[in-house]
Amino acid sequence: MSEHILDELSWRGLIAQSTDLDALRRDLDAGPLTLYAGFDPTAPSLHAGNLVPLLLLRRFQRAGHRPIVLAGGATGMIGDPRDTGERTLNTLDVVAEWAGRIRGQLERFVDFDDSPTGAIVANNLDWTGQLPVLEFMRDIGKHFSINVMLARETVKRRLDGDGMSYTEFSYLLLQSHDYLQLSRKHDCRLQVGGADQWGNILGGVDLARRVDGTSLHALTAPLVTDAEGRKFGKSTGGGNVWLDPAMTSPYAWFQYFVNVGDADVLRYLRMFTFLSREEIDALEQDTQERPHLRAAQRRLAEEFTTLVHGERETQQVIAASQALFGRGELRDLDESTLVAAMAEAPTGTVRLDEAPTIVDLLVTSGLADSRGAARRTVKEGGAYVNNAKIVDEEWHPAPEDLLHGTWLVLRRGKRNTAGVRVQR
RNA sequence: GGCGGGUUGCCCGAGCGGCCAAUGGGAGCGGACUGUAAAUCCGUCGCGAAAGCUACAGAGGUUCGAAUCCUCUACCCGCCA
Repeated sequence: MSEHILDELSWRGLIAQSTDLDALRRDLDAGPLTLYAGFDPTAPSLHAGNLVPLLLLRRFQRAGHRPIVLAGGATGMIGDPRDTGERTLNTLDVVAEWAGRIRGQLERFVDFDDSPTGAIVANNLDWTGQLPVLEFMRDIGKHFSINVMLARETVKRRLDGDGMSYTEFSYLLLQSHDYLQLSRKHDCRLQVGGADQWGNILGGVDLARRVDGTSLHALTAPLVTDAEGRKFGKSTGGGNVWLDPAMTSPYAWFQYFVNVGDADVLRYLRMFTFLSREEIDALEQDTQERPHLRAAQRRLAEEFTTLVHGERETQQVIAASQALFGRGELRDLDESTLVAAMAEAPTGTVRLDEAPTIVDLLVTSGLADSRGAARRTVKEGGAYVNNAKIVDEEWHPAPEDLLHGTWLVLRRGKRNTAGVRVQR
């Protein structure tokens, strides 16, 4: 008998808040339990942070339960209130488009089959889109106390700040309604999510108890932050790390996780991988005894990239990373490895007869935002071509600088690399 | 509907009609140190080689000259009805 799912979630640090855990354990032991997590289309792609609840679904499915992945086609049109202020409403077309993309991403993380644990995909627009407003207000709204809603942390903060529209204020009702619907349609008995969803989930628990007299469970995972308190998956430039390879390349994704700090890496391994306790303990020891090897970071990046982008892509990214960070003699790389590496990193194309300078190269490769920034980089001593530092702004490549007659490997600073294809 | 307040660079936030491309902080970026880590220190941070150009919600106006004054528009906030 393997470890109980709840015990596993516990040592992985994935339980922040929950309703009665003993009752949940009993229900889980009684047979396949149906659970869900919702994902609102607030962007064209899921980001790294979304993977916490998504992987929770996957863990439960592996433990013999049935996950429902919910795309928030309806809730995404309203917007969950956040502390920073009122959201701008997206058009129906945009929300629908994003919901479709996100749904496609969601489907990759759970298994579909005819068994009792086969996953279900749902979209809350299906039961909310045509819902008559009067019916909604009478049947659902009546069960919500404004007093309680006003006491919620997010609402309080918003009222102290820029205020909040009725639209966002009513978000809680929609999500609560979702849980009620799923409990009716699919006998869904557990909703999981990030800790910030606790209030929304409880709303559904309360609603179902009042309306149907059913007892539902709620379970949240901690909001993942790094040792500095920054939100997980927010990185360089403040932007998100996205699942969509067109928005965050697999190479960039891999690099992001290779660069995780020691203080965070073990926690991430527990939360984001399916490695066993023993494997993680061994990596912990490595980190303590041989921190410079960064074994835990490498493993995290490898596992996580495989999970999201697949085995094949991951091998290519690893090869590229080794080639580009090797600091070795790039001329020794065989052409196919080099070309593969270049394909993973940002690239640009120039013509040799136009005598592009180092400044031109930095800009066309995308390593610098402007010529001014590129010149600054050279001045600051952060520009490299084929791992050799370039200090002259007027430097331009000679035919013998081209690797395999075609390529230049550019680097800005220690870890930003790009390739330039040179046409002669 | 009435009255009042607000809208500044990635974010927060200062800004006297000329000395404002715009104080300060954060983020970011480069360097040193290291381990493609953290912390720390140093530098940098609209575009342009430069002349100069584009910028302070949008559109007009006053002025030799406006982010700073006036008018209108949009959006946000507060109080009153």
